[in-house]
Amino acid sequence: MSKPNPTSNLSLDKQICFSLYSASNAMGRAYQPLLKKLDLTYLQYIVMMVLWEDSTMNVKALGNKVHLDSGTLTPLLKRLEAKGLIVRARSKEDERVRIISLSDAGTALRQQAEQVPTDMFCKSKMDIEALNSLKASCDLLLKNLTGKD
Amino acid sequence: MSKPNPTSNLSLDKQICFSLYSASNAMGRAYQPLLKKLDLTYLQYIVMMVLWEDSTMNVKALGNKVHLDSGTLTPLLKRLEAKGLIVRARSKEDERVRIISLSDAGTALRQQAEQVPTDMFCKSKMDIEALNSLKASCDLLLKNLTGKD
DNA sequence: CAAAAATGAATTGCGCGCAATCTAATTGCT
DNA sequence: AGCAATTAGATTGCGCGCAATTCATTTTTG
Repeated sequence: MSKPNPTSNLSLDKQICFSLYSASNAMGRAYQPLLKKLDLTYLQYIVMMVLWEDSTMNVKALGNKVHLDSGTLTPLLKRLEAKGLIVRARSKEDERVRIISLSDAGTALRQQAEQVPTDMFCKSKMDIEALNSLKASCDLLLKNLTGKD
Repeated sequence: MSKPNPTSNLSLDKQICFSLYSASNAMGRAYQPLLKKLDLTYLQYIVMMVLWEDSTMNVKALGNKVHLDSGTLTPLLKRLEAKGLIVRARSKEDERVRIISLSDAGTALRQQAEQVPTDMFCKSKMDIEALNSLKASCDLLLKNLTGKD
């Protein structure tokens, strides 16, 4: 009897969370060759997408959008600034607030990024219905785990 | 016209991958208080689960199971060894191979972990059908992105 | 059988994620 | 006004992930 109890909760391939985790890692790896041309990491690309939608934003608002805090964002934003893609200004009204905005180079980069979602869609080899269903499940899980949307 | 083109591919909330990424991050955060009692990180818990199923395994085989390479696993296994949960031996037949096996403490820890999946299931507030469907989609995506299962 | 190729693991370096702590500025309270 | 509480962001420290490289040990091959 060297086999473990098959009815145990602790079976790796029964773990939804492990599938989620592995898929998320694989997704990040799949993005990398596409983003290499833009010299962006996946998270940097996410942040740039937020700014392409809304070109001026403080760190708090950005953090709410991407579900991350200043511990992650501050160094990342410094790197984006070092690349010349964004500007990190201070608010005049409230000196605590950092106002992040796109530089011209950051705005221009958007064009080069247009193809990335399409390429990733092809890589996934899944149809839109399945992907939308996956997205809805992830959004629900996120909401349930964090208590906010 | 300061609003960006609404039909653009580059809209954050349309990105399936971002939902996956955020859900995976949130999942890791949700595990943490449960795993703190066991003094394990999420990945350490995953590796221990693999070993609870199959108590002796080399690094390569372990890496295939968890979809990670030695760059991630070697330092992690050293930490598990430092905690006294595993033993990192060398194969006699092939001196290159590291044979990872559970220590008594590592084996014993399994009991304390039995409740973790149940607790996470409760935290997810989702029903089993939805979670199984999410898992199936993640497994398919992983397979399609990596070319192996 | 020696040189070359392949293999398993370790190492290096960088960028996250995230908890915890810190600093500085603003707001609330009396 | 003056002090406490709150808030925004920065900092610190640790553990991943992962590409790239290195090292040592087989295995293959000319």
